[in-house]
Amino acid sequence: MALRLHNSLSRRVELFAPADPERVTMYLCGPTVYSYVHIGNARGPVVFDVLARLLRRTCGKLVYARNITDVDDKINAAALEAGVPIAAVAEKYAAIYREDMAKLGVARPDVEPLATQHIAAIIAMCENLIASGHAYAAEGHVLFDVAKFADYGKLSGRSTDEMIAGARIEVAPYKRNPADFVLWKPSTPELPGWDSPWGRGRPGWHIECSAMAAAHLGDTIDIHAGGNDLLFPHHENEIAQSTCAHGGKTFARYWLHNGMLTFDGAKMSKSIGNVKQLHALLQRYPPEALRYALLSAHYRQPLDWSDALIEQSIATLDRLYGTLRDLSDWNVEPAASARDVEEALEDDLNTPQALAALNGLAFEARHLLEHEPRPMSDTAIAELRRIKAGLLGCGAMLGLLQQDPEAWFKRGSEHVDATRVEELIKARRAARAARDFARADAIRDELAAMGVAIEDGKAPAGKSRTDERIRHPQCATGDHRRVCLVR
RNA sequence: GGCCAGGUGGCAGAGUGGUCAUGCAGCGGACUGCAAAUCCGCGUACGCCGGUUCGAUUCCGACCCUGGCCUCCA
Repeated sequence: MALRLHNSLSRRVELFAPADPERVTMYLCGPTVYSYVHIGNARGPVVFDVLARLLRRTCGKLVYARNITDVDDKINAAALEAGVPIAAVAEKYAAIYREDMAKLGVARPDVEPLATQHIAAIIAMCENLIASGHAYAAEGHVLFDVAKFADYGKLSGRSTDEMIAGARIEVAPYKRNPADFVLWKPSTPELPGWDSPWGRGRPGWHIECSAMAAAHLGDTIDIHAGGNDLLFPHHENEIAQSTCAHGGKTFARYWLHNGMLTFDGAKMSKSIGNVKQLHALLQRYPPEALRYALLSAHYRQPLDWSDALIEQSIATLDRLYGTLRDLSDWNVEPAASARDVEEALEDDLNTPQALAALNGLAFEARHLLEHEPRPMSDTAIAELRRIKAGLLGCGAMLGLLQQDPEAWFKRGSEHVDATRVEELIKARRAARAARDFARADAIRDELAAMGVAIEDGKAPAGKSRTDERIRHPQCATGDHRRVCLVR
């Protein structure tokens, strides 16, 4: 393996060498479960799912943790408003999150820690930091003393002076330094809280990740990933807490940051209101198309989300699955390795290039199917089998093309009135026989509006191409017609 | 204001010091039915101005523009 990854710490692409090749560790900042997430929130999970797949293929063992933040001011507010305990809010949205991630083909991480189950570890970490002089307690709060950590600002490239000068937040009076951040804060009686040496309170956001990463992955982890909007202050603070709590040990060796999804040219975010809810999109579009769209740009670049992007992804997948369907006569084992796709992914997860390679394979297959004389030679058949295995193998690396082609084309077909479809197909057939093509086309359009696509087979006479590949799925009742349900 | 990314053909989006991304859309052609699907072919794309070079979209410098972070945020 020669995996190269962009490390935000050095701001360059580096060769990835895990500290222990037999146990690679990766942490991704997960969601705060107070509401539905938007499609932008899915980019990191999807992209780093591809990385996890790659690491699992090439390393001895991967331990991948993605946390769930289940205590937070936003959850508290939502729970207070609904008049339910925070756990009710958190559990509801965590369940939806897991379900939606599964639909996107995101494999469950090995560990999915909850912040509320690590309160003791968080308190211990605070005590540890106070004891070592890196943090202090003040008015029920525990604050990290940034002046005590010389490397503070190293990841984000900021100096503490700048941060003080540029601070836009109101400085709390109990802070020694304006840049000091909260590790623990007091809770009022109506808010959730846990007893601590500093009174009843709750953890600050940043320390949750530090505590959970340490609990499940160790003091030093190989890869820490997240959105680039978390680079400062969240990740900077994680480094400060973890490094100081672990006697100066490196916290994360490689920092990976994905770019933001934009919509109408601006970062998709709830505060602006330009969000597309993942849950809603999943009900409207094939989940795999959303995944394809998320992988269509390099993960560090911004990606502008639009309906056109989704439609384009659907069209491309139609073509890819169409190719696989045309190859369905051959059963093959997915290729263990598809070199050009693997190489693209090893080059800092160049998914656009990997997708290009995938499309290239599909093209090869269609080209052969179109031009090979029939009956096909053994060489040609062997080639097609190789291509199919490659498509399935590459697809597996990207989390694409893993369903049965018929399933892809029949998506949403459960809402279609099959009897009506049969009638229309027969009527269209009659119209074609009578050479009333205007009517035949009108019926095809009507079927298309219902989500049913018809592809006629090729004329059997004369040509080298034959109709041996034509399928007759549920709605088709004969001869040279291929009928499939789409959407 | 500080820090950091980026400006590629109608759109999305890779990449490279000197043939080719890829996808979607479009346009010709084949096949069909004047359709769909598929195949074949097509488009002188790299923000602007200088510099280095035999040669720059790719390297260097200036400029213009866009986005992100600096506050919760994937």
